[in-house]
Amino acid sequence: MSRKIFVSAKDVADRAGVSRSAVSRTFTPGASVSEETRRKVVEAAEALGYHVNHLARGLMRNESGLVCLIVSEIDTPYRANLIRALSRQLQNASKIAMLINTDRPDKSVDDALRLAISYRADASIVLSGMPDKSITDLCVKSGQRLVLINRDEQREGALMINLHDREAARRAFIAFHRAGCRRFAFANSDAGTPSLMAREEGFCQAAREHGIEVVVERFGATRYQSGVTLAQRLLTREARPDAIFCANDLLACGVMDTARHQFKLAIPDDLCVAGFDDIEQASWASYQLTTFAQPVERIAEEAVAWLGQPMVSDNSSCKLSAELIWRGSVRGG
Amino acid sequence: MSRKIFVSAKDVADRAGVSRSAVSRTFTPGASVSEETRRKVVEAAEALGYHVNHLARGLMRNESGLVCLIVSEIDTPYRANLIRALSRQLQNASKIAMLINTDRPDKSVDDALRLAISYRADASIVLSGMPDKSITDLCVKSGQRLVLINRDEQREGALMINLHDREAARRAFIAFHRAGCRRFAFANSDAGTPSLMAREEGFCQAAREHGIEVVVERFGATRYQSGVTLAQRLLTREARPDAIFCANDLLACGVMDTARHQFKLAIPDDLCVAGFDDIEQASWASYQLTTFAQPVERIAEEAVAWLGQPMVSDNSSCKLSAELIWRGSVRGG
DNA sequence: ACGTCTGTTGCACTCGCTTGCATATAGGCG
DNA sequence: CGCCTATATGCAAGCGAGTGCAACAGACGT
Repeated sequence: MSRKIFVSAKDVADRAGVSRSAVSRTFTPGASVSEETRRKVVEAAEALGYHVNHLARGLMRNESGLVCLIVSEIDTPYRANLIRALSRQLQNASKIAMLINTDRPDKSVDDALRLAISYRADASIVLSGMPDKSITDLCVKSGQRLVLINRDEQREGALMINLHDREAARRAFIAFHRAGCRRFAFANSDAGTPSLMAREEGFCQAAREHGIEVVVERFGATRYQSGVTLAQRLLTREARPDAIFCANDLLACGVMDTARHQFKLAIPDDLCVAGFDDIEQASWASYQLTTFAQPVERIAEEAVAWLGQPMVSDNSSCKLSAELIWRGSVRGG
Repeated sequence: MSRKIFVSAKDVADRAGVSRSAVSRTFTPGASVSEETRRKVVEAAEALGYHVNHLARGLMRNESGLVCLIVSEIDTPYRANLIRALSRQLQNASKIAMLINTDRPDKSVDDALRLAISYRADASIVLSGMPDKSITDLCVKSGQRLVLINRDEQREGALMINLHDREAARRAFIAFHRAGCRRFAFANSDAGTPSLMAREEGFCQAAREHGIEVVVERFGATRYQSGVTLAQRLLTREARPDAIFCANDLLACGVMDTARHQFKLAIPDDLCVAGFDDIEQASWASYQLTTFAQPVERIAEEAVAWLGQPMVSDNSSCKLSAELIWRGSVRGG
């Protein structure tokens, strides 16, 4: 335990020949300080390398400036993207992101929220998993804001941000149908996340309305490797699908690579593929994946804007649309 | 500003019928509390939903438990990976990661470190950019630990973690040479980061020792799109290279896609490509990229371990090797 | 019974900062 | 010149926790 020696407001006050309050006021926007005093304080602060202690300030103001990002699989393109957008926008709102990794099952989302409470975070943004009701209630009761992204369960006092997954999936079906596809498949992970299930249901529903049955396969996490397995299962079927809608782009990449390299299929001639998220790789020349873009910046914007608004007791919700990005993995367009 | 109502140690003390100190001691490992008192306190805390206020604790102990991660381009696979590893290992050491995004040039690394000081972060880990000496000195003087990853400039009291970039690049050359390549190129970004330059120099140096000159092209950021441009420049040269070593995998992906789709070259038959980082995409079937793996977990491990050790005044350094991962983008192997 | 030692407990001070309140100073006006 | 108002400043009381110190209780040895 090294002894940290930070310079405090008292040190600055002594050097500037003013009271501690004057220093405090100098660094509090809107407080009443004369130009002369402010100058002296700033000068002394500069010389001493003084920085307001946000811990102490947070203690007094009951507002830490910390916002908790609760997320697993940070290294996944879509997640990383969202984290970047959120951290940037939070910084613009002079808040700062605390990152809590919930990859390990024992470090659950509940623990993460407990930690958020311990640090008196102004808000928590949940990108992965679903916390227990008892703990979210405690958060809200403590006055902490709660944002759930693509989580879909109701929570008192929280903001839920969701996409029109069903509608997007419906549009995907129509695109495939127009492209002349006949045998449809949906490649999903077995995670059972609400948004993933909504995409599946929307796709199947739309097909059913056209009197068409969809082959659904579910396996593993929403990652490339699962896409490989899913493709192997789907493409060895007797009636080989000629259209696969994947629950997300990572799966789609795995499906495409497997279709091409293992099954020697041409895309989009032998097989049409579409995905969801519009991760960077979707635009790479090897994939040219038709997909639905998550409005990452909009999501972050909505979340941060809501944090700035006064608290309301009932739960708010925000539904955004995913834009269809046409690329070469589906015929026509 | 909503009124937050957190339950404090006083509330717990009242309910448990003990003094506030007793509550404090119950949650301080190693403090002297009787079994009976502890039981009463824990019970009351549970009932009230009490959580120690880490802000206040940090204020007293002068140790916030916060570690600042300073990084730009979080959405890049290698960075995202490193952040995941770091945040996980920090959590294991019961520290918590504050994420500071330095994408915007006006929010520079210096500002980020200032913020770290304000929050009395126990340490800062710099993954991007290079802070000014005056500010790192202030950090160290304040007792804050400083870790620089792949940054290569000396800073008093900081830990520098670097890779044997030169040696890796040398091995890349040898691999190409053994594969029978004749015309060598190096595709770099124009960022001029020390580690990128070290790779370039190592590669060129090794070639020179074999009496071979390397064509070096530098452009843009270390991203896919730059790889596309670099490939276009390199592959339209009169003496078209038959081996390209890319400063990182993202560039390599761009180079490979462009070589294949735009120039109709077969890899590795017409062109050998190697990269650096071993991002997930490198193992995808479309790329099968031979590359050097950054020991991400090791880096995180070293950083976190160093934070646990007592402070020493001079700067420590840690050099790790990047393992060569053989895949299909280079002949032989 | 007395002294001593060990283990618990509470008081009160401290960390660095914000802020309500009282006071001091300057400026404007009749 | 006196009065009122507006702005500036300092004092001191917190915010929620950790911890040295002294008081105290109980166990033990002689």
